[in-house]
Amino acid sequence: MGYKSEFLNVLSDRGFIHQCSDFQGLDAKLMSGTQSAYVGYDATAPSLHVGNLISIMMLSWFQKTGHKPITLMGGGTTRVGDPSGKDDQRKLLATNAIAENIAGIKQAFSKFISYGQEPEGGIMSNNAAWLDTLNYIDFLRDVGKHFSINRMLTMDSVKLRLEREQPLSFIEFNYMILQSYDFVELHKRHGTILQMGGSDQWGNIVSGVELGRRMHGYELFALTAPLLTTASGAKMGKTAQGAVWLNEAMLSAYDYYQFWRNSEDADVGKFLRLFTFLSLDEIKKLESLGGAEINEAKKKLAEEATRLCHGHEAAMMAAETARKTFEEGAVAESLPSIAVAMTELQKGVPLIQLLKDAGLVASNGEARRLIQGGGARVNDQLIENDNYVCTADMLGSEGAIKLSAGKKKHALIKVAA
RNA sequence: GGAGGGGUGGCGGAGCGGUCAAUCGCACCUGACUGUAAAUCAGGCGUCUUCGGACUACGAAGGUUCAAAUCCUUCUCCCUCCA
Repeated sequence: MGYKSEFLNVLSDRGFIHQCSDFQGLDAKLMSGTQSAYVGYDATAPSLHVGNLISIMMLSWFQKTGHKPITLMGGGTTRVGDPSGKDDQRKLLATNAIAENIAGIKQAFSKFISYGQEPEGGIMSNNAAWLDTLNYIDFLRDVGKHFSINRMLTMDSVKLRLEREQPLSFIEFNYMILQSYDFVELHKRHGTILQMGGSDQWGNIVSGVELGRRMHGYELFALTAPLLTTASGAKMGKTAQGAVWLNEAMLSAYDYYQFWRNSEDADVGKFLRLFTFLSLDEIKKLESLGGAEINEAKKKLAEEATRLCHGHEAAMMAAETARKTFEEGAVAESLPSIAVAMTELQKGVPLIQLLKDAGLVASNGEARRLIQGGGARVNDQLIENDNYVCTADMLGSEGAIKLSAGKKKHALIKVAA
Protein backbone atom coordinates (compact mmCIF):
# COMPACT_ATOMS: atom_id res chain seq x y z
CA MET A 1 0.00 0.00 0.00
CA GLY A 2 0.94 3.55 -0.11
CA TYR A 3 3.37 3.15 -2.96
CA LYS A 4 2.97 3.90 -6.60
CA SER A 5 5.36 1.28 -7.83
CA GLU A 6 4.33 -2.32 -7.98
CA PHE A 7 7.73 -3.40 -6.75
CA LEU A 8 7.59 -1.53 -3.45
CA ASN A 9 3.99 -2.51 -2.92
CA VAL A 10 4.72 -6.17 -3.35
CA LEU A 11 7.77 -6.04 -1.14
CA SER A 12 6.09 -4.18 1.61
CA ASP A 13 2.98 -6.37 1.51
CA ARG A 14 5.08 -9.46 1.75
CA GLY A 15 7.32 -8.29 4.54
CA PHE A 16 10.58 -7.82 2.69
CA ILE A 17 11.32 -4.30 3.76
CA HIS A 18 13.34 -3.30 6.75
CA GLN A 19 14.87 0.03 5.82
CA CYS A 20 15.08 2.25 2.78
CA SER A 21 17.19 5.32 2.29
CA ASP A 22 14.38 7.21 0.56
CA PHE A 23 11.06 5.51 -0.06
CA GLN A 24 9.51 8.36 -2.01
CA GLY A 25 12.52 8.96 -4.17
CA LEU A 26 12.86 5.30 -5.00
CA ASP A 27 9.16 4.94 -5.63
CA ALA A 28 9.23 7.81 -8.09
CA LYS A 29 12.31 6.48 -9.79
CA LEU A 30 10.74 3.07 -10.26
CA MET A 31 7.71 4.70 -11.85
CA SER A 32 9.85 6.57 -14.33
CA GLY A 33 10.89 3.50 -16.29
CA THR A 34 12.83 0.28 -16.16
CA GLN A 35 15.50 0.45 -13.51
CA SER A 36 18.32 -1.76 -12.42
CA ALA A 37 19.10 -3.02 -8.93
CA TYR A 38 21.72 -5.31 -7.54
CA VAL A 39 22.62 -7.51 -4.64
CA GLY A 40 26.17 -8.55 -3.97
CA TYR A 41 27.16 -12.04 -2.87
CA ASP A 42 30.55 -12.90 -1.52
CA ALA A 43 31.94 -16.25 -2.52
CA THR A 44 32.72 -17.59 0.91
CA ALA A 45 31.16 -21.00 0.32
CA PRO A 46 30.52 -23.23 -2.68
CA SER A 47 26.80 -22.57 -2.52
CA LEU A 48 24.36 -19.98 -1.29
CA HIS A 49 22.06 -20.91 1.58
CA VAL A 50 18.56 -20.00 2.67
CA GLY A 51 19.91 -16.96 4.42
CA ASN A 52 20.63 -15.51 1.00
CA LEU A 53 17.27 -16.50 -0.33
CA ILE A 54 15.43 -13.44 0.83
CA SER A 55 17.57 -11.12 -1.25
CA ILE A 56 17.33 -13.41 -4.25
CA MET A 57 13.57 -13.28 -3.94
CA MET A 58 13.79 -9.51 -3.86
CA LEU A 59 15.72 -9.50 -7.10
CA SER A 60 13.26 -11.92 -8.56
CA TRP A 61 10.33 -9.70 -7.65
CA PHE A 62 12.25 -6.77 -9.05
CA GLN A 63 12.40 -8.56 -12.35
CA LYS A 64 8.81 -9.73 -12.20
CA THR A 65 7.71 -6.15 -11.74
CA GLY A 66 9.48 -5.08 -14.88
CA HIS A 67 12.98 -4.15 -13.83
CA LYS A 68 16.50 -5.34 -14.38
CA PRO A 69 18.18 -7.37 -11.63
CA ILE A 70 21.92 -7.73 -11.29
CA THR A 71 23.61 -10.41 -9.27
CA LEU A 72 27.06 -9.29 -8.37
CA MET A 73 29.58 -11.93 -7.48
CA GLY A 74 32.14 -10.68 -5.03
CA GLY A 75 35.16 -12.09 -6.76
CA GLY A 76 37.14 -9.12 -5.58
CA THR A 77 35.54 -8.31 -2.23
CA THR A 78 35.68 -11.91 -1.08
CA ARG A 79 39.41 -11.54 -1.11
CA VAL A 80 39.03 -8.87 1.53
CA GLY A 81 36.30 -10.18 3.82
CA ASP A 82 33.27 -8.37 5.18
CA PRO A 83 33.49 -7.69 8.92
CA SER A 84 29.72 -7.05 9.23
CA GLY A 85 28.17 -9.17 11.90
CA LYS A 86 31.25 -11.19 12.60
CA ASP A 87 33.38 -11.40 15.67
CA ASP A 88 36.40 -12.92 14.09
CA GLN A 89 38.22 -12.08 10.99
CA ARG A 90 37.27 -14.37 8.21
CA LYS A 91 40.12 -16.44 7.06
CA LEU A 92 41.40 -15.18 3.79
CA LEU A 93 40.32 -17.40 0.97
CA ALA A 94 42.68 -18.47 -1.74
CA THR A 95 41.85 -17.03 -5.11
CA ASN A 96 41.21 -20.39 -6.71
CA ALA A 97 38.83 -21.36 -3.91
CA ILE A 98 36.90 -18.18 -4.62
CA ALA A 99 36.65 -19.05 -8.29
CA GLU A 100 35.28 -22.47 -7.43
CA ASN A 101 32.79 -21.00 -5.02
CA ILE A 102 31.58 -18.57 -7.63
CA ALA A 103 30.97 -21.39 -10.05
CA GLY A 104 28.89 -23.18 -7.41
CA ILE A 105 26.91 -20.12 -6.43
CA LYS A 106 25.96 -19.25 -9.99
CA GLN A 107 23.94 -22.43 -10.29
CA ALA A 108 21.31 -21.20 -7.90
CA PHE A 109 20.71 -17.82 -9.47
CA SER A 110 19.45 -19.05 -12.78
CA LYS A 111 16.59 -20.77 -10.97
CA PHE A 112 15.27 -17.50 -9.66
CA ILE A 113 16.33 -14.95 -12.23
CA SER A 114 16.28 -15.02 -15.96
CA TYR A 115 19.35 -13.58 -17.52
CA GLY A 116 19.35 -11.99 -20.93
CA GLN A 117 19.64 -8.98 -23.16
CA GLU A 118 16.09 -7.70 -22.93
CA PRO A 119 15.45 -4.58 -20.86
CA GLU A 120 14.57 -6.55 -17.75
CA GLY A 121 16.97 -9.37 -18.45
CA GLY A 122 19.25 -10.13 -15.55
CA ILE A 123 22.96 -9.47 -15.54
CA MET A 124 25.57 -11.54 -13.78
CA SER A 125 28.55 -9.44 -12.87
CA ASN A 126 31.71 -9.88 -10.85
CA ASN A 127 33.45 -7.10 -9.02
CA ALA A 128 36.81 -8.70 -9.64
CA ALA A 129 36.45 -7.14 -13.08
CA TRP A 130 37.11 -3.69 -11.65
CA LEU A 131 38.54 -4.31 -8.20
CA ASP A 132 41.39 -6.60 -9.14
CA THR A 133 43.11 -4.04 -11.27
CA LEU A 134 42.68 -0.99 -9.08
CA ASN A 135 45.69 1.18 -8.61
CA TYR A 136 46.12 1.81 -4.91
CA ILE A 137 47.18 5.44 -4.95
CA ASP A 138 44.65 6.41 -7.60
CA PHE A 139 41.95 4.65 -5.68
CA LEU A 140 42.86 6.40 -2.46
CA ARG A 141 42.81 9.77 -4.17
CA ASP A 142 39.58 9.24 -6.10
CA VAL A 143 37.56 7.19 -3.68
CA GLY A 144 39.32 7.10 -0.32
CA LYS A 145 39.18 10.83 0.11
CA HIS A 146 35.40 10.65 0.38
CA PHE A 147 35.51 8.44 3.42
CA SER A 148 35.78 9.82 6.89
CA ILE A 149 37.43 7.55 9.40
CA ASN A 150 35.40 9.26 12.08
CA ARG A 151 32.23 8.10 10.40
CA MET A 152 33.48 4.68 9.60
CA LEU A 153 34.24 4.13 13.24
CA THR A 154 30.61 4.76 14.05
CA MET A 155 29.33 2.19 11.55
CA ASP A 156 27.97 -0.92 13.22
CA SER A 157 30.19 -3.31 11.36
CA VAL A 158 33.23 -1.54 12.77
CA LYS A 159 31.86 -0.24 16.02
CA LEU A 160 30.49 -3.56 17.22
CA ARG A 161 33.75 -5.28 16.54
CA LEU A 162 35.64 -2.69 18.50
CA GLU A 163 33.14 -2.67 21.32
CA ARG A 164 33.22 -6.40 21.63
CA GLU A 165 36.96 -6.18 22.03
CA GLN A 166 37.52 -8.14 18.88
CA PRO A 167 40.35 -7.25 16.56
CA LEU A 168 39.58 -5.65 13.24
CA SER A 169 42.28 -5.76 10.66
CA PHE A 170 43.00 -3.03 8.19
CA ILE A 171 42.02 -5.18 5.26
CA GLU A 172 38.53 -5.73 6.63
CA PHE A 173 38.26 -2.08 7.47
CA ASN A 174 38.50 -1.43 3.74
CA TYR A 175 35.64 -3.71 2.83
CA MET A 176 33.04 -1.01 3.13
CA ILE A 177 34.96 1.22 0.76
CA LEU A 178 35.18 -1.46 -1.88
CA GLN A 179 31.52 -2.33 -1.62
CA SER A 180 30.64 1.33 -1.91
CA TYR A 181 32.77 1.58 -4.97
CA ASP A 182 30.98 -1.41 -6.50
CA PHE A 183 27.72 0.49 -6.37
CA VAL A 184 29.22 3.47 -8.15
CA GLU A 185 30.82 1.24 -10.73
CA LEU A 186 27.57 -0.59 -11.39
CA HIS A 187 25.78 2.68 -11.85
CA LYS A 188 28.38 3.70 -14.37
CA ARG A 189 28.16 0.44 -16.26
CA HIS A 190 24.48 -0.38 -16.06
CA GLY A 191 22.76 2.64 -14.59
CA THR A 192 22.05 0.72 -11.40
CA ILE A 193 20.20 2.88 -8.90
CA LEU A 194 19.38 0.47 -6.12
CA GLN A 195 21.32 -1.88 -3.94
CA MET A 196 19.49 -4.36 -1.75
CA GLY A 197 20.68 -6.71 0.94
CA GLY A 198 20.18 -7.94 4.47
CA SER A 199 19.82 -5.46 7.27
CA ASP A 200 23.40 -6.11 8.30
CA GLN A 201 24.42 -4.57 4.99
CA TRP A 202 22.72 -1.28 5.68
CA GLY A 203 25.89 0.58 6.56
CA ASN A 204 27.80 -0.70 3.58
CA ILE A 205 24.96 0.07 1.19
CA VAL A 206 24.29 3.55 2.47
CA SER A 207 27.93 4.34 2.27
CA GLY A 208 27.79 3.39 -1.40
CA VAL A 209 24.82 5.70 -1.87
CA GLU A 210 26.83 8.52 -0.38
CA LEU A 211 29.93 7.77 -2.36
CA GLY A 212 27.94 7.95 -5.59
CA ARG A 213 26.57 11.31 -4.62
CA ARG A 214 29.92 12.72 -3.60
CA MET A 215 31.90 11.46 -6.55
CA HIS A 216 29.46 12.10 -9.35
CA GLY A 217 26.21 13.42 -7.94
CA TYR A 218 24.42 10.12 -8.61
CA GLU A 219 21.05 9.51 -7.04
CA LEU A 220 21.28 6.02 -5.55
CA PHE A 221 19.03 4.10 -3.17
CA ALA A 222 19.41 1.54 -0.40
CA LEU A 223 16.82 -1.05 0.54
CA THR A 224 17.32 -3.75 3.14
CA ALA A 225 15.39 -6.79 4.28
CA PRO A 226 14.85 -7.69 7.93
CA LEU A 227 17.09 -10.20 9.59
CA LEU A 228 15.16 -13.41 9.54
CA THR A 229 14.61 -15.35 12.67
CA THR A 230 12.20 -18.16 13.37
CA ALA A 231 9.28 -17.55 15.66
CA SER A 232 11.26 -19.02 18.53
CA GLY A 233 14.03 -16.55 17.94
CA ALA A 234 16.67 -18.72 16.36
CA LYS A 235 18.55 -17.51 13.35
CA MET A 236 17.06 -18.96 10.25
CA GLY A 237 18.67 -21.51 8.05
CA LYS A 238 20.39 -23.94 10.32
CA THR A 239 19.68 -27.60 10.62
CA ALA A 240 21.36 -30.42 12.42
CA GLN A 241 23.73 -30.84 9.54
CA GLY A 242 24.52 -27.16 9.27
CA ALA A 243 23.48 -24.55 6.77
CA VAL A 244 20.56 -25.11 4.44
CA TRP A 245 22.28 -24.96 1.08
CA LEU A 246 20.61 -24.18 -2.17
CA ASN A 247 22.80 -26.37 -4.33
CA GLU A 248 21.54 -29.89 -4.76
CA ALA A 249 25.07 -31.23 -4.44
CA MET A 250 25.31 -29.89 -0.91
CA LEU A 251 21.78 -30.51 0.26
CA SER A 252 19.37 -32.84 -1.46
CA ALA A 253 16.02 -31.56 -2.66
CA TYR A 254 14.43 -33.91 -0.16
CA ASP A 255 16.32 -32.41 2.77
CA TYR A 256 15.53 -28.98 1.45
CA TYR A 257 11.87 -29.89 1.36
CA GLN A 258 12.09 -31.23 4.88
CA PHE A 259 13.64 -28.02 6.10
CA TRP A 260 10.59 -26.07 5.04
CA ARG A 261 8.19 -28.81 6.01
CA ASN A 262 9.48 -28.59 9.58
CA SER A 263 8.87 -24.88 9.93
CA GLU A 264 7.23 -23.75 13.11
CA ASP A 265 3.51 -23.06 12.95
CA ALA A 266 4.00 -19.42 13.68
CA ASP A 267 6.37 -18.95 10.76
CA VAL A 268 4.32 -20.49 8.02
CA GLY A 269 2.56 -17.35 6.88
CA LYS A 270 5.69 -15.28 6.96
CA PHE A 271 7.66 -17.85 5.02
CA LEU A 272 4.95 -18.29 2.44
CA ARG A 273 5.02 -14.58 1.78
CA LEU A 274 8.76 -14.35 1.59
CA PHE A 275 9.77 -17.56 -0.07
CA THR A 276 6.99 -18.42 -2.48
CA PHE A 277 5.22 -16.55 -5.24
CA LEU A 278 1.78 -17.67 -4.12
CA SER A 279 -0.81 -14.92 -4.09
CA LEU A 280 -1.48 -13.15 -0.84
CA ASP A 281 -5.07 -14.37 -0.93
CA GLU A 282 -3.99 -17.95 -1.11
CA ILE A 283 -1.44 -17.43 1.63
CA LYS A 284 -4.09 -15.93 3.88
CA LYS A 285 -6.19 -19.01 3.45
CA LEU A 286 -3.29 -21.31 4.15
CA GLU A 287 -2.09 -19.57 7.24
CA SER A 288 -5.54 -19.40 8.73
CA LEU A 289 -5.61 -23.18 9.00
CA GLY A 290 -5.59 -24.15 12.65
CA GLY A 291 -4.23 -27.04 14.64
CA ALA A 292 -3.03 -30.04 12.71
CA GLU A 293 -4.51 -28.55 9.55
CA ILE A 294 -1.64 -26.17 9.30
CA ASN A 295 0.45 -29.10 8.15
CA GLU A 296 -1.23 -28.67 4.80
CA ALA A 297 0.13 -25.14 4.66
CA LYS A 298 3.57 -26.40 5.53
CA LYS A 299 3.43 -28.93 2.74
CA LYS A 300 2.48 -26.23 0.33
CA LEU A 301 5.30 -24.07 1.59
CA ALA A 302 7.83 -26.87 1.28
CA GLU A 303 6.56 -27.82 -2.13
CA GLU A 304 6.65 -24.30 -3.51
CA ALA A 305 10.01 -23.44 -2.02
CA THR A 306 11.52 -26.64 -3.31
CA ARG A 307 10.00 -26.13 -6.71
CA LEU A 308 11.60 -22.72 -6.99
CA CYS A 309 15.00 -23.96 -6.06
CA HIS A 310 15.14 -27.45 -7.51
CA GLY A 311 12.40 -27.54 -10.11
CA HIS A 312 8.94 -29.01 -10.32
CA GLU A 313 9.96 -32.61 -10.64
CA ALA A 314 12.37 -32.63 -7.73
CA ALA A 315 9.77 -30.93 -5.58
CA MET A 316 7.10 -33.49 -6.42
CA MET A 317 9.51 -36.27 -5.76
CA ALA A 318 10.57 -34.82 -2.42
CA ALA A 319 6.94 -34.38 -1.44
CA GLU A 320 6.18 -37.95 -2.42
CA THR A 321 9.20 -39.28 -0.58
CA ALA A 322 8.15 -37.41 2.53
CA ARG A 323 4.57 -38.61 2.21
CA LYS A 324 5.61 -42.23 1.91
CA THR A 325 8.11 -41.99 4.70
CA PHE A 326 6.03 -40.11 7.23
CA GLU A 327 2.45 -40.79 6.33
CA GLU A 328 2.72 -44.41 5.28
CA GLY A 329 5.85 -45.35 7.13
CA ALA A 330 6.97 -47.06 3.97
CA VAL A 331 10.42 -47.21 2.52
CA ALA A 332 10.65 -44.54 -0.13
CA GLU A 333 13.04 -45.28 -2.92
CA SER A 334 14.20 -41.74 -3.16
CA LEU A 335 15.36 -41.16 0.38
CA PRO A 336 18.98 -40.05 0.54
CA SER A 337 21.04 -43.17 0.12
CA ILE A 338 24.54 -44.49 0.17
CA ALA A 339 25.87 -47.48 -1.68
CA VAL A 340 27.70 -50.34 -0.06
CA ALA A 341 29.36 -53.20 -1.90
CA MET A 342 27.54 -56.54 -1.74
CA THR A 343 30.68 -58.27 -0.55
CA GLU A 344 30.89 -55.88 2.40
CA LEU A 345 27.27 -56.44 3.28
CA GLN A 346 27.67 -60.16 3.16
CA LYS A 347 30.49 -59.86 5.63
CA GLY A 348 28.39 -57.51 7.74
CA VAL A 349 28.87 -53.82 8.36
CA PRO A 350 28.60 -52.28 11.82
CA LEU A 351 25.54 -50.09 12.20
CA ILE A 352 27.74 -47.38 13.68
CA GLN A 353 29.72 -47.14 10.51
CA LEU A 354 26.67 -47.07 8.30
CA LEU A 355 25.10 -44.29 10.33
CA LYS A 356 28.25 -42.30 9.97
CA ASP A 357 28.69 -43.00 6.27
CA ALA A 358 25.11 -42.04 5.60
CA GLY A 359 25.76 -38.70 7.25
CA LEU A 360 23.16 -39.26 9.93
CA VAL A 361 25.76 -38.73 12.66
CA ALA A 362 29.12 -37.01 12.72
CA SER A 363 31.25 -39.51 14.60
CA ASN A 364 31.32 -43.05 15.89
CA GLY A 365 30.79 -41.78 19.39
CA GLU A 366 27.71 -39.89 18.31
CA ALA A 367 26.41 -42.99 16.60
CA ARG A 368 26.90 -44.95 19.82
CA ARG A 369 25.11 -42.33 21.84
CA LEU A 370 22.27 -42.30 19.37
CA ILE A 371 21.87 -46.04 19.66
CA GLN A 372 22.21 -46.07 23.42
CA GLY A 373 19.73 -43.23 23.65
CA GLY A 374 17.15 -45.22 21.76
CA GLY A 375 17.17 -43.14 18.61
CA ALA A 376 18.50 -45.56 16.03
CA ARG A 377 16.42 -47.81 13.84
CA VAL A 378 17.13 -50.32 11.14
CA ASN A 379 14.17 -51.05 8.90
CA ASP A 380 12.04 -49.27 11.48
CA GLN A 381 13.11 -51.59 14.21
CA LEU A 382 14.63 -50.06 17.29
CA ILE A 383 18.25 -51.09 17.77
CA GLU A 384 19.68 -50.86 21.24
CA ASN A 385 22.90 -52.76 20.80
CA ASP A 386 25.61 -50.39 19.68
CA ASN A 387 27.64 -53.22 18.18
CA TYR A 388 24.79 -54.20 15.93
CA VAL A 389 25.92 -55.39 12.53
CA CYS A 390 23.92 -55.00 9.34
CA THR A 391 24.03 -57.79 6.82
CA ALA A 392 22.77 -58.52 3.35
CA ASP A 393 19.69 -60.42 4.52
CA MET A 394 18.28 -57.22 5.94
CA LEU A 395 17.82 -55.84 2.47
CA GLY A 396 14.11 -55.34 2.02
CA SER A 397 12.02 -56.02 -1.02
CA GLU A 398 13.13 -52.67 -2.38
CA GLY A 399 16.71 -53.83 -2.21
CA ALA A 400 17.63 -51.43 0.54
CA ILE A 401 18.13 -51.21 4.26
CA LYS A 402 16.44 -48.26 5.89
CA LEU A 403 18.36 -46.45 8.58
CA SER A 404 16.77 -43.89 10.85
CA ALA A 405 18.28 -41.46 13.31
CA GLY A 406 15.44 -40.12 15.32
CA LYS A 407 12.05 -39.77 13.74
CA LYS A 408 12.91 -37.45 10.96
CA LYS A 409 16.25 -38.39 9.55
CA HIS A 410 16.26 -41.39 7.32
CA ALA A 411 18.64 -42.86 4.80
CA LEU A 412 18.82 -45.96 2.68
CA ILE A 413 21.66 -48.38 2.32
CA LYS A 414 21.70 -49.75 -1.18
CA VAL A 415 23.89 -52.31 -2.79
CA ALA A 416 26.54 -50.76 -4.98
CA ALA A 417 25.97 -51.53 -8.62
C1' G B 1 56.01 4.47 29.49
C1' G B 2 53.86 2.98 34.70
C1' A B 3 50.13 0.07 37.65
C1' G B 4 46.43 -3.50 37.81
C1' G B 5 42.93 -7.25 35.54
C1' G B 6 42.11 -11.01 32.01
C1' G B 7 42.44 -14.92 27.73
C1' U B 8 38.67 -22.05 29.71
C1' G B 9 34.53 -26.56 25.45
C1' G B 10 29.86 -23.60 19.58
C1' C B 11 28.62 -19.14 22.88
C1' G B 12 28.23 -17.12 27.94
C1' G B 13 30.62 -18.24 32.35
C1' A B 14 32.68 -21.37 37.00
C1' G B 15 37.08 -23.74 38.55
C1' C B 16 42.63 -21.68 40.76
C1' G B 17 47.79 -28.32 42.59
C1' G B 18 45.10 -34.34 42.54
C1' U B 19 38.21 -36.64 43.24
C1' C B 20 38.64 -31.94 36.04
C1' A B 21 37.00 -34.12 29.80
C1' A B 22 36.29 -29.67 33.45
C1' U B 23 29.82 -27.00 37.90
C1' C B 24 26.09 -24.18 35.48
C1' G B 25 23.12 -21.43 31.58
C1' C B 26 22.19 -21.03 26.19
C1' A B 27 22.56 -23.62 21.62
C1' C B 28 22.48 -28.58 19.73
C1' C B 29 21.02 -34.12 19.59
C1' U B 30 17.73 -38.24 21.30
C1' G B 31 13.38 -39.97 24.00
C1' A B 32 8.22 -39.02 26.01
C1' C B 33 3.84 -36.00 24.78
C1' U B 34 1.89 -34.18 19.84
C1' G B 35 0.34 -32.58 14.35
C1' U B 36 7.04 -34.39 10.73
C1' A B 37 4.72 -27.71 15.17
C1' A B 38 5.56 -25.01 19.71
C1' A B 39 5.79 -25.41 24.96
C1' U B 40 7.02 -28.95 28.77
C1' C B 41 9.57 -33.11 31.01
C1' A B 42 13.77 -36.92 30.82
C1' G B 43 18.55 -38.31 28.98
C1' G B 44 22.83 -36.97 26.10
C1' C B 45 26.43 -33.43 24.42
C1' G B 46 35.81 -33.82 22.89
C1' U B 47 37.87 -38.08 19.59
C1' C B 48 38.74 -43.27 19.48
C1' U B 49 37.57 -47.82 22.00
C1' U B 50 38.33 -55.00 22.23
C1' C B 51 33.82 -50.57 26.98
C1' G B 52 38.86 -52.01 30.91
C1' G B 53 40.40 -47.64 29.13
C1' A B 54 43.47 -44.75 25.53
C1' C B 55 44.36 -40.06 23.34
C1' U B 56 43.77 -34.77 22.59
C1' A B 57 42.12 -30.36 25.18
C1' C B 58 41.65 -24.87 29.45
C1' G B 59 45.97 -18.12 24.50
C1' A B 60 51.56 -20.08 22.86
C1' A B 61 56.22 -22.17 24.34
C1' G B 62 59.14 -23.91 28.18
C1' G B 63 59.75 -25.33 33.54
C1' U B 64 58.61 -27.12 38.82
C1' U B 65 56.00 -31.55 40.74
C1' C B 66 54.59 -38.44 41.63
C1' A B 67 50.55 -35.14 39.71
C1' A B 68 49.04 -28.58 36.62
C1' A B 69 43.30 -25.49 33.52
C1' U B 70 45.28 -24.50 38.44
C1' C B 71 52.39 -22.84 40.60
C1' C B 72 57.00 -20.44 37.98
C1' U B 73 59.42 -18.17 33.40
C1' U B 74 59.13 -16.12 28.60
C1' C B 75 56.07 -14.75 24.59
C1' U B 76 51.37 -13.04 22.68
C1' C B 77 46.54 -10.74 22.54
C1' C B 78 42.68 -7.94 25.08
C1' C B 79 40.63 -4.65 29.03
C1' U B 80 40.90 -0.75 32.98
C1' C B 81 43.41 3.24 35.47
C1' C B 82 47.64 6.68 35.63
C1' A B 83 51.26 9.45 32.40
